[in-house]
Amino acid sequence: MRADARRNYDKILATARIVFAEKGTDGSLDEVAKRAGVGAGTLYRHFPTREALIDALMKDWADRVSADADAAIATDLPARALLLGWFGHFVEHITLHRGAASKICAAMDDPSSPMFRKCRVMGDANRRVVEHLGARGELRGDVDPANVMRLVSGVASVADMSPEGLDVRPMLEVVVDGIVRP
Amino acid sequence: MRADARRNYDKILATARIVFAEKGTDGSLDEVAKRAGVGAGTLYRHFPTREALIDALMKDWADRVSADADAAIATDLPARALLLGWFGHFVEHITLHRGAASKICAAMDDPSSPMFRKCRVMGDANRRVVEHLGARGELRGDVDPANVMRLVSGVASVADMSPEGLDVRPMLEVVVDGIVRP
DNA sequence: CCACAATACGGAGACACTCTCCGTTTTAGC
DNA sequence: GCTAAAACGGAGAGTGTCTCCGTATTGTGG
Repeated sequence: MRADARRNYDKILATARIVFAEKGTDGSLDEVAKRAGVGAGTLYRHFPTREALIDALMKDWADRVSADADAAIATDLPARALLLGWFGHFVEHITLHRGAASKICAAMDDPSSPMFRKCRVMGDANRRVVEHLGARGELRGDVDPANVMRLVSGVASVADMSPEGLDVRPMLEVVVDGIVRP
Repeated sequence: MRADARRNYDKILATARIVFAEKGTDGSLDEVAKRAGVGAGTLYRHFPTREALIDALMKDWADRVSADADAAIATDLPARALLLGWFGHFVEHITLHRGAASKICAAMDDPSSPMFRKCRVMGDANRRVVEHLGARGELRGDVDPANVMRLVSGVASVADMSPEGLDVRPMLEVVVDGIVRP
């Protein structure tokens, strides 16, 4: 990668972070380009779609989620507390930028999305947690990790759409209670 | 209302139903106008915002949801079956048009939305069901109807975003299990 | 160190969508 | 029928996405 290309790439990413924080992930890409001091062409060459840009913004996001999952497993807490912590982190991560949660939800089932791969990493992380607890016999018999992930993503989406910081904890508690063996 | 106004109003609504079914609720409003054979001005005079149009499309939606709630209560089924049925209907209703679920989620907390009033009707319907079962002592002690509605709306959003007909039943089962007394 | 291919830049402009404004047409009551 | 009020429609301004290609920058082999 040429020096000027790298420079612009980084500048665009940094600016996108700011603009998306201000106006959500639907903010104008032209504005990102303008504020980054590059032409629209440059932005679109580096990031052909909005999704590609969001994906780049979340470069190590999937890895952080994955690490959180392993940390949760390592705590060896009882299922309920462990899941509450894990789901809480999960929601926090995917609602980092307003509007991101629903984009992630959509990418989960869309192999053509640049985020699809990261969603798989996230899905695997969730599966590890769920199966760990399943192996310990603390969950109901018929828990499908994929559905759990969808459900928690749904909670994240709702939280993302409600005007200000909605407390997701009570919703996560319901989900957790629906999963752990009574 | 003048005859020509009424005619156009109905024509726009009918066309919107078609266009939204084809392209989701984000379809072009100009296309709706064009295909309805009216000018853009006419469309925007009748429906100042996209939300107003969607809201009009769902004219008696809130009433149907409300009726479903009362029907569910009348069945006198055990809590689990009753809630599964009610939630299922609920999700079906708000995912009638692709993209509608998330608009409804957003409207739930936005008093300035034309859909806000209908969301309240829907929220009341849900509260009736939840409190009915609560009174029968079949639910956990700390169930907040508002959060239940958010949660189920989240399920609907996720279903709406996933490419094709995702089976929401397993997710609803988790929610129900998280609500009914174990 | 410099020439020159390869690479990247940038912004004008085509296209799409939203929404308004106002001259023209339609309606309904008298 | 006449006329005032109501409604129409589409041109056009504003905004955003995305492409194309003439111009500028880079780094490498001589």
